Amino acid sequence: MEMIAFHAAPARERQTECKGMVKSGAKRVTIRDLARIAGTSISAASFVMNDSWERHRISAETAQRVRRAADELGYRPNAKARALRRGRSSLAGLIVPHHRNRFFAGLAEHFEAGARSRGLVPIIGSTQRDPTVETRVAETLVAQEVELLVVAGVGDPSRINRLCRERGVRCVNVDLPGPDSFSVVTDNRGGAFELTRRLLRGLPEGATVGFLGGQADEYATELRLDGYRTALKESGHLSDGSSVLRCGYAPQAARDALDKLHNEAGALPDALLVNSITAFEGLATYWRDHPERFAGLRVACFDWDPFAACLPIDTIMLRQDVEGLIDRCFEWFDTGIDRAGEIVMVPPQLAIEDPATPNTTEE
Amino acid sequence: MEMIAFHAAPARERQTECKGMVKSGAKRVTIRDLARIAGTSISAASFVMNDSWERHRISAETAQRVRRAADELGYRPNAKARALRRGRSSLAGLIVPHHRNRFFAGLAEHFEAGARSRGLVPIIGSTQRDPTVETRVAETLVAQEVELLVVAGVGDPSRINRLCRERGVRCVNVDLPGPDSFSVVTDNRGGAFELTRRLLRGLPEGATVGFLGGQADEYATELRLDGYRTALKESGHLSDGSSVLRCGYAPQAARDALDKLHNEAGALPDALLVNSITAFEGLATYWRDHPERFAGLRVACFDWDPFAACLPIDTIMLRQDVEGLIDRCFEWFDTGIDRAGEIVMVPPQLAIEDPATPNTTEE
DNA sequence: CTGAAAGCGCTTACAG
DNA sequence: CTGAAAGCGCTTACAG
Repeated sequence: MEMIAFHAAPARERQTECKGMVKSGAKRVTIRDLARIAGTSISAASFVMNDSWERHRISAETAQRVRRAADELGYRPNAKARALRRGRSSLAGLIVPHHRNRFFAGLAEHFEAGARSRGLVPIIGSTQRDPTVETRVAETLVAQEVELLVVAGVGDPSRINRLCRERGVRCVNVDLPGPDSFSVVTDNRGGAFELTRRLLRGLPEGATVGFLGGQADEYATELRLDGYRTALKESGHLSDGSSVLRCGYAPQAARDALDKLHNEAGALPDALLVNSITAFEGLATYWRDHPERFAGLRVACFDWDPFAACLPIDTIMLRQDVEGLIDRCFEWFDTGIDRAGEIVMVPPQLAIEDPATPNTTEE
Repeated sequence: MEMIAFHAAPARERQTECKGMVKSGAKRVTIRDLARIAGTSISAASFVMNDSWERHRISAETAQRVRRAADELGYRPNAKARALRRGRSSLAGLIVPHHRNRFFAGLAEHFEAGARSRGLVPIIGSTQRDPTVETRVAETLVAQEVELLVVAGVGDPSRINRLCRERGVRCVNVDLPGPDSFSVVTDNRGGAFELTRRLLRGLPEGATVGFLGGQADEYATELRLDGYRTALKESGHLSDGSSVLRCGYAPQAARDALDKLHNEAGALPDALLVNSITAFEGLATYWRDHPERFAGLRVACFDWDPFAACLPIDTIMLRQDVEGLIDRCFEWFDTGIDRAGEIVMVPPQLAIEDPATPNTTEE
């Protein structure tokens, strides 16, 4: 795929005169102004703005005056000052590698919803799976004094977990268990086991089944591999180490691994368990360029994407329960209990083709 | 597509005893502690932490002591207090409808990089295209006193623009021009024109070309429609209003619109310009279920997705220049000039198939 | 019922 | 070279 810039457009559609530097001051409206205009004390104004005026027995008439003045002035409390004073930031952080697949995008969107429903402002940081960025993002979020930090898809969660512990930030890991933090995980072993079992249905004795993607020694990958091997063993297949390709998460790496496997063995295996949607992306482009090599190949993928599900490759996909994963994180947060080292498991779901209910997502 | 939960997994893998409530206090380390341990004044400690100690002629030895103490204590400045004092939040906000397509995910990721490289903490809010959420997210970001707000994919940017103006927040719109804000836009007309021209190549006289997706009266949609119509006219095709289907952004709606068109006309048009990747998602599932209806159909899409690009549908895709769009936003921010009402245009790129450079994205 | 005051954790002119 | 002090904009016991 080559990108060609084509249309040398005029740089500007409309040109208005330069309006000069923005006045950054803009005379910020503070609670002091609000009190002055409303003719009340600052505390009264504060009580009204925080809806605690009844508890403080402010008269309804005073409250009314304050609200009217606030409307008039366009007054909005300064979130930082409030956070500083109260010792709570009302911020909730999420760390993900990136946004560009359905799993992490789904985590992000559901996280935002959960945070907002609790009156927290969601802050999402993506790290590109770069350890330097991971550290930097974590430190930034901690410096913002987030009240909750959800960590997904980082290389080394334990450093982040310790940082949080030091600073009193409540931290939960998604699919990254560790001793210093509570964790919510997908049922990786069970999911891979089930996918592999379905892959084997109807395959002849002695059929070969490969495993593509993921990182050796990584929590999720190893469990999925275990599920895959267990299913093979159970059905009498010999697990074949040579077709376990833990090539990482890059599409290109998965593509290269497939090509190498094909060239060495003379053919692709009869079936393939793909460990991530990014590896599946490499497989998809490989299929596009060499469809003949996929004749009869059955594929299962430990992740889901709506376009991938439309490809004419014989594929079953598994959808991780993004909502469930995030909900468990917030439930843990809500209880206020530490539970370091504990793991809660969320079963994934199989995405089964059914023409009656088309495979779309609402926008 | 039906989701089936399958593996009733045990709820917990490991059970440790409840560790009780987290001590939320955790004795936060402040600059006061730092100064005490280092044996300096608070201001000296502050100067050292802000790397302005040389300007203030703090001795190198003192600076060293402070740094050592900071390490020892794990001291990190409280971002809120600093922001409050300095009158700058070091926060940069981005509003997008969601993360789950490559365009918005790309905007988000590039925005994060740009913000970080300027020492700003990125905060991204997604709105699900819900006006209530749009308002709420904008108000939240403004209450956080973000120094920059980039707005993309909202229904009514002008309310947000005005809110920002009132509060002195610098605001820039992406593909949403308005009088109250500077805007960066894709060359929608030019992109659609070029896509349509390529679509027409080799098509017979009198071939029909449809337009699918987007919202009537919406800025980007109308410009793309204009480019499409101009290209049709130029090549002697009559623009046919009945096959302009501005059915919104939901995949299902696009699918339904296609089906309706097919049933009424007895066939799909010879070619189709698809206005968004979400509409293309509806088309993809429709293709999956009725591939025979796509025989000979040529498709062009005003957006790109790696899996979509692998589908065996005769498709050319356009990739908006996400990096360019975001870069222009930050450049505008950097200059500090208002430029309300001005528009800067960024040309998109065509994604041309080329087997030599496979269509992948790095992970 | 209301107001004056302390203080959250910083930064930064200012005075030594 | 260093320190005491003011103040960012709030909230909240506390005293009237």
